[in-house]
Amino acid sequence: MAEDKDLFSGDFRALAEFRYQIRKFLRFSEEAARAAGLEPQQHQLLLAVKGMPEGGRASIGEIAERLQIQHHSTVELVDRLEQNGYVNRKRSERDKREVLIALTPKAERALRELSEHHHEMLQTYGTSLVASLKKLMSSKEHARKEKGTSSIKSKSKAAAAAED
Amino acid sequence: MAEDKDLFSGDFRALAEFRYQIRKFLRFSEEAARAAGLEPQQHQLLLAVKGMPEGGRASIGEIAERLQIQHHSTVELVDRLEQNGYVNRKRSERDKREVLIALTPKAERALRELSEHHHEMLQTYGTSLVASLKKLMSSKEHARKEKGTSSIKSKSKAAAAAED
DNA sequence: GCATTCAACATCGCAATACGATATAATAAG
DNA sequence: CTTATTATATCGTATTGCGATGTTGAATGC
Repeated sequence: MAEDKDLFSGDFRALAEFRYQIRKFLRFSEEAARAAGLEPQQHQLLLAVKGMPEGGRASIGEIAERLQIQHHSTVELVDRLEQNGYVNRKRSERDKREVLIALTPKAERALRELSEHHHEMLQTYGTSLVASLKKLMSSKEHARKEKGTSSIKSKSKAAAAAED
Repeated sequence: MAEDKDLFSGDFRALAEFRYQIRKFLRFSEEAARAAGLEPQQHQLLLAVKGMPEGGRASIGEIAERLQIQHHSTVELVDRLEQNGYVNRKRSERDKREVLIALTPKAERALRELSEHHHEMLQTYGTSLVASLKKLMSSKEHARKEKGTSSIKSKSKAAAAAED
């Protein structure tokens, strides 16, 4: 794994470009959520509950896995959502340690509205997101195999940017 | 924009699944950054500077655009990075309002290390990320046009994503 | 020139997010 | 029954990010 120590500026550029595309996508989603009166992560939690995979139970732990955060971060999110009337807690019968999260009609409404914005957004950003990701993946493989056939020529631009 | 009010559970599930894949990707990146002694967003700022596109100057404003955050959030990130010796501020000669950010050797080292982890990560997550995004995009269009003929074709999603 | 307007960066206060450490309750293991 | 494990909750703290406001330099109008 510590085999190819050489990353060219083109690699960083492709990576940065990909992250930029992701951020634009996420940014759009965040703004849409805020416009609907929800904080971004609270929206994501609602979506995780609504879009729980087949057979999944909307427990704190499952949601934490889906959001890729710690359980206690999930607890806090649920606290705020419950306070604002988006979800209800309900202890599981099967296992009284578990707490299951149910969406209120208010949450369903918000989700529907926001998911339609996502329709439009994906038409807009989806293609370039796929493009930058694929370019990144192929450029990585490229740098791995034959290091430096095409990306070293543009050495002067970083320096040109550095000096002002 | 309020034309198709019907979102099926499959749509939410596809959307949630896509966000899950994104989160796993980002999570990996976040953990790698922390393991290297950097906070996630600080890592992203360094990458944005390093991977600035052709002709871009690493000013506060430009970086803010690339990270899709407000200027003053960028200022705070730079404050912390400067305190920890990852970047230096330098006022631009051309426009003395601008502040240009330069990476220290320490930052270059961290970036190189982290970007190699990204190599491996993309080999692992890239394919499924593309797959879930493509499935999402097609399912959205699908739901829009002919609502109801559910995604039977989804068997070949991996193959469809794999081909370039 | 000089005043006004605009742009880039910085500062302040605050809320959301997320983490580590720790606590409590229910289940499982021995 | 005692211990260990699991699921959720609480506490304290740091990062992140926003709105509002301040400061300095540049651009525009007169």
